[in-house]
Order: sequence, then structure tokens, then C-alpha cells
Amino acid sequence: MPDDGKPDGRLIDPRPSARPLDERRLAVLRAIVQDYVGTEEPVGSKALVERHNLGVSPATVRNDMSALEEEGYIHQPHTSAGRIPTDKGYRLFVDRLAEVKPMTPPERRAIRHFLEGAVDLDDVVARTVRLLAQLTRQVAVVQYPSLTRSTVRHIELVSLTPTKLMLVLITNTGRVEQRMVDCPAPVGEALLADLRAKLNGMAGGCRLPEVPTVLEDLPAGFEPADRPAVSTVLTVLFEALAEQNEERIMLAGTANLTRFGHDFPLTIRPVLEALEEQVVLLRLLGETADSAMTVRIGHEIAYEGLNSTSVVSVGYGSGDQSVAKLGVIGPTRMDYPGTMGAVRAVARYVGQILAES
Amino acid sequence: MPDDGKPDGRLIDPRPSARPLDERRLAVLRAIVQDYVGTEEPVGSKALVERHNLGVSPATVRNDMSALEEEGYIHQPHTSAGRIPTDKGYRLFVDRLAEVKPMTPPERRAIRHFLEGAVDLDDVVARTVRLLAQLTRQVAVVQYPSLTRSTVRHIELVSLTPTKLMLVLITNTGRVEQRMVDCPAPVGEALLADLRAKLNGMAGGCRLPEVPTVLEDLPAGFEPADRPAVSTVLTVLFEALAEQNEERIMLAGTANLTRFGHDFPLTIRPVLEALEEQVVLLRLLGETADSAMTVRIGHEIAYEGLNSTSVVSVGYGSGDQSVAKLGVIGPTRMDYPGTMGAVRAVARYVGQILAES
DNA sequence: TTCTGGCACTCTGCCCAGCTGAGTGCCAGG
DNA sequence: CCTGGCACTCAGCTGGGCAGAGTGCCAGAA
Repeated sequence: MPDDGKPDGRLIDPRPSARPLDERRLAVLRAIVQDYVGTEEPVGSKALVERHNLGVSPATVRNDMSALEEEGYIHQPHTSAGRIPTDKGYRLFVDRLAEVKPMTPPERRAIRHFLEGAVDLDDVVARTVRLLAQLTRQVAVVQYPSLTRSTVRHIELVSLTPTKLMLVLITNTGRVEQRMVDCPAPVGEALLADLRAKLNGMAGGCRLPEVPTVLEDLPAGFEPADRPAVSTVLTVLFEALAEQNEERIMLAGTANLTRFGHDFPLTIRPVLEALEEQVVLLRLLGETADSAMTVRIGHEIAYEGLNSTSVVSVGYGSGDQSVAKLGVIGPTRMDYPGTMGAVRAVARYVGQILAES
Repeated sequence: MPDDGKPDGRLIDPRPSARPLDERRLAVLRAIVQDYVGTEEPVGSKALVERHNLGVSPATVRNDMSALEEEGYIHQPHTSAGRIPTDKGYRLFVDRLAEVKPMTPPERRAIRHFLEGAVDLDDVVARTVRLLAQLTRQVAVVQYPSLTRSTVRHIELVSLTPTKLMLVLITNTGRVEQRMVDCPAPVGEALLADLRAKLNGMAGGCRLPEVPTVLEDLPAGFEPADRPAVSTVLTVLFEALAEQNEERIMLAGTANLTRFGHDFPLTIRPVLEALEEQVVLLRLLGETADSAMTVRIGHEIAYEGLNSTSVVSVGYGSGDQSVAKLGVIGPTRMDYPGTMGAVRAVARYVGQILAES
């Protein structure tokens, strides 16, 4: 960066004058990241020029590295060791130096085929998360399709005892929620049928968040004697809607954590703890921009236990809107292009599968 | 301590002569297990007599240890190291030397209180597994109440489109299963109501495995024109019953694996892998005797990846019959009495909670 | 017989020193 | 502005020596 615009005769040098060294430094950074991800060992100048044809000598590379270190993109564990990228270095790599690596056609076929075997929503999610863990060889996380974006497919009321009902809510994403309802007074079959019909008539097809508004005045349509029971049912229904926004998550591939590094116990412990906290995972995915792929690296992650990991996440959904998120968690020293490619591909195919079913 | 028994007219020695060494050797084994579990380090003769008042000298203990080693209950990592128990040693300890350590009253209250906060079956299981992991500081596994032992509380049929139904099965344990049914012909509301009534009339209260037998002749009770639809519904119902015997499992506390030992990656890896295989876990719990507590130690476990772990499991259920299993997985060097106490207590309380709800 | 104290022995773990090799930073010359 | 050369640094390995824990065995006491 210091020598950026220096004067240069250089008619031979194909580069006019503006883009000179910055470009090469970026190439050096890219090479460092690639090598380090591959070998997991600090990479030195000599090895770099040998493995990538940078067209310059180790000494030159050393100068570039010096500059890169100055600016905080790389860092040496000790004097006289090679360099490793910093979080900032990975960030630059992801933003400007890497291209998402698309899946090969056979891989795509395999993904699609594997997901198509699913029989219900649980199975879709389970297969997705396993697939993602396998493809990336990291920890995969998949959020169940959110209720917020879903619509009501059907509401069912079942009488268990005269005063005890079971309320079942079925969404268009195939999710089913059930709740017990204790009514203040016995509920007859006729009332039940009436209520069932009205509920479905009014709320069927609604987005879940809109349901309370739509059903607000429902009790008014019933005999005064029946209103308490109706209100109770509605209360429980609304509760279920609100509470169940507490979303569910599935994860797989924790065994891949063992590939993290040699300094193990210290690293892996907090990660395992984080993974058990659904809340943490939900927040992690929640921060993902809706449809664009998000990469958070090391200290960019708010949760301290995950400060030595990176998270690649993206929304997925049936149709054009995303209904939930999925992603993977791995060491900051991960293969970003490959991981991003896998995440993107899986998200797409899950979306398709959901749209079809 | 060396001079312990030196000068004393030995008429005082309370031991006659018959029960002599065998008994003391067992005491030595017990002491070794206890110390090793506490310190995680091979235990030597001197330390033993210091920490437990065995009333004999280290030299004597050494002889006993020699005998115990001969018989395979303990083993030395190297010459001139202390002894550690073998799987066989732990087995003897569990069978004859240890008493299940009951929970203290405050602990019981805490357990009960924590479990009582649960709102539905998922929540009960989730709370149970977390609780167990916390209490034992190990990996906890809880199987969802099995469908096999459950009975039908209600079967609901919902018409989504003229030819598409949704079948919902509710069990007495609060579990809900739903299936889509594609009927060969449109199904009217009248038929639907009739079918629903007959299904519940005949199968309500039945054990799930008996349902197919009970409903076998159902189609005969309908108009010939309706029989195909009825048969389809039954097929799907039976499928759901059979398939969903594929039981679900929840686990927690994997972060506790990091306390396993120093030789980490090697030990933890296969365990994490095993834990991701529901099949393995199910088999593990499946081998548990129905209601009695089962302890499997090290190589007694069929699955190779878990050969350095022990599993303590027990059935739980509402009422007197067990409907599912739960347990913990930890290093063979675990606190058996404490773990067994926790597992037993939690199983009891979950049973109570289930019975009440 | 059974236990005990004493003794010699073995072996791991640790510390220290010295060496090697990778990698750097700097400099003078192209 | 790049390059080759050179001196320097430092992590990691190796080997010797030391200390401590623990054992096994034995002869003598109860």
C-alpha cells in the first residue's frame, strides 16, 4: 500500500501503472489463505512461490507479507514462523478474492436424489442437515421452516373429555402443533363442529401472524353461553402461535469438530456448549440476511465461545421467499469457496423440495 | 501410618480368621475404584492406605493388589505405576461393592420442580435430558415414549381437498403423528364423519400394535363404493403405526465429553460419531432390561466406538410399566453410585410427570 | 500363616542443553 | 522496484541426567 502509485517506466510491464502491487499483494494473501487452509500450518514465503506461480522471488513476497501484516491481514505466531491469516484477512479473502465454488453436476444430482427420498418435514430437515454436514465436513445447522411465514392449512379440534380439547394446527409447510385446551364448561359436538368450521373458514390460508387479528371478533358470533369456551380456545391458539415462533433447529456433524486442530479441548469445549444452546444457534442464524449468503468470521460472531469459528449461512424457502435459515459452523480456517458452494446448493434444493411437497 | 499396627496386643483385632483376605481385597478394589474415579490417576499402595483407613500396611495392600491384578480386576499402565481398574474391576464394583447413592431431598425437590415446568411432551423430554446431563455431568440420552406401549387416544381425519385427507393420531402419551392420505376417490363429509366415529369407537384405547387386528374388518362395514377409500386410510394408518416405531431420541451434554481425558481426540471422536447415529443409541437403550437399571461397562458394549465408555440406563414410564428408556453415557471411570442415583431419580420423576399429564 | 518394614529396582516425567531447519528482515546490487 | 545473499531468531526435537513414585521381594515379627 505504501508504494501504491509510485512512478514506473515499465513499458514492458503489461500493467499500465495504477494496479501494480496492490494486485499482487492480494494474490499473495489469496495464496496464503489457500495454502493455510490446506496444510493447517503457517505458510512461508518460499513455499508460497513454489506452490503458486507468482512470478516473483521469495524476497519480494516477504516484503508483501510484511505490508500485509502491517495492515493486519496476516500474522506470525512467532518470529521466524510462517504467516497465518487473521480474521480480517479471511474477511478480505471472502469479500474480494474468492468465488463461490459451484457443485459439480454429479454432486447436484446426488444432493437432489438424497433429498427427494424424504417422507415428511422432519425427514426433509434431518436429511438436509446430514447432507450438509457430509458435504462440508463440518457442523451443519438447519432451522425448521418458520411459522411466521407459514400459512394455516387447517385447524382441528378434538374432544378428549367433555371439558378437554386438543387443538391441532397444521401449516402449509407441513408442520403440526398441538395443544391441550381446558375449557371452563363442557363443549358439545355441535359447538365444536361450528367452531371448527368457523376457525377454518376465517383463518384458513392466513399467515400465522395475522391469525389473531382475523379471529379477534370470533366470540361475538357465538351464543353468550358458549363464548367463554370459544375465548379459551382462541387464547390457547394465539399462545401456540406466539410461543411456537420459538423455532426449532436440527444439527449434525459434531464429530467433525475433532478435525478442528491439535489444541483441542480448549477450542472444542465452548463450541459444543454453544451448539447445545438452541438460543445461541437461533440468534446465529437469525442474523443472516434474508436471502443473501452471510459469512461471519471469528470475532465477528457475537457469541464468545464461537470466536474461533466461522459461520456460513443462508435463507432457504419454497418459492422466492425464505422461510428459514441453514448453515454450517467450522473453524475460521475453512475452505470458504467450497463451503459456500455447498451451502448455497443445499439451500436451493431444499427450497425446491419444499415447494413441491 | 507405617507403624500402624505395630505395638498392640492383637487380641483387639476384631477379625476372627475366616473372612480374612477376600473381604479385604474387595475393600482394596473398592478403594482403588473410588480413588481413581476421583483423581483420574493410577493409584498406588501408599496413597491408598493414607486415604482409606484399611488398617494394614502398604506392603500388604501391594500383595492384595498383586492378587487382584492376577485375577484381572486391576492393571498397571507400566511397571512402577499405580493401578487402575479394568472393565472387570468396575463390573465387580458395580455388582457387589457399590450402593446406589440416593439423591438428597433438596435435589429431589429441584428435579421435580424443574420437570413440572414442562408444557408438552417435547418439553418434558427436553427438560429431562438436560437435567440428566447436568446432574451427572455426562452425556444424557432420553428416548421418547414409545408408540408400542402407548394406546390410541384419538384418531382424527381432516379433509384438505376432496381427495386429500390428513390423518392425525394422538396417543395417550401425548404424542401426535400426522400423515397425508391420497384417496382414490372423493370422500364426502358424511363418510368422513362415519369413518372417524368408527375408527375411534373401535381403536380408541387400544395398544398401538393391536390396532391393525382390531380394524382389520372395518372396510366390510361400509358401502362397496366407499371401501377403496377406507382401505387407503387404513393402509396409511397401519404404515404410520409400523414406521413410527422408529423411535426418536434426544440427547444433551455432549460438551461434557471434553472432561473425558487428556488423550482426547482419539477417545472423543468415535463417541461423537456414535451419538449422531440414532440407530446406535436406540440399540444401546434397547438392550436395557425393562425396568431394572442396567449398567454396561467398556467392552460389554457391543458398539466399538463406545468401548471406553459406560452406559447407565433404565426404563421409565407412567404407572408401573415402562414406556421408554433413558440413560447416560460417560467414561468407564465414572462415579457409578452417583450416576445411578441420578438416573434412577430422574426416571422416577419423569414417570410421575407423564402419569399426571 | 499372615502381616510388616526395609531395600533394591524400574520406569515415567521433567529439566536442561545443544542442535537443526525453517523462516524472517535487511541490504546492496541489478 | 525486484532480487539474491546473509545474518539472525526461534520452535521443536534429541539425549542425558535427575527425582519421585511405585513396585516386588524377602526376612522377621505376630
